[in-house]
Amino acid sequence: MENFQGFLTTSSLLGNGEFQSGKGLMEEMEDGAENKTFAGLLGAQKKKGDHKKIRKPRYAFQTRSKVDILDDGYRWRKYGQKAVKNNKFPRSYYRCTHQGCNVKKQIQRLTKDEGMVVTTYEGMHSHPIQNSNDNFEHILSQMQIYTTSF
DNA sequence: CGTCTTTGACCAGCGC
DNA sequence: GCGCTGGTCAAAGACG
Repeated sequence: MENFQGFLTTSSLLGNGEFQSGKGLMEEMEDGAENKTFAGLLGAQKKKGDHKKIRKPRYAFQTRSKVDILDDGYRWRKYGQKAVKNNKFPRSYYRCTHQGCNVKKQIQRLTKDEGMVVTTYEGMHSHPIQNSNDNFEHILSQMQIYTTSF
């Protein structure tokens, strides 16, 4: 989880105060009781005959942001986009382009709050951040958009 | 020229 | 067994 620190740092910068820390972010979704919004929709895991519960570690982030593309420092490649029934906004599927790093992430916007963006991470990064200070400027621009909107 | 986005099709799991 | 739904693939285009 230490690899998430990079993202967390960024998120702290982005969402200092906006970050919704209601009932624990980055919680492992095993029993989708309250997280029906996520677990109920994404709970369809494939387990062929294996009685073992192969629960993939998933981490859901709820962030208030105008932009759904929160650059956490990794390179993401979009590989799909689907519309969900509960949400009128489509959900975007991203994947880390690093070799051997099969970290997936999906971004979904809530119908209730247009400014609410749910980012669900799946897997952990096993490589350093590719980004440098160059792209940090981009993050800064996002922050500015953020501040402006407020 | 290389990389990434877009978009429809395809596939697998689940409910009925 | 069939149809629906969520998740992924892959070809083509856009963009620097």
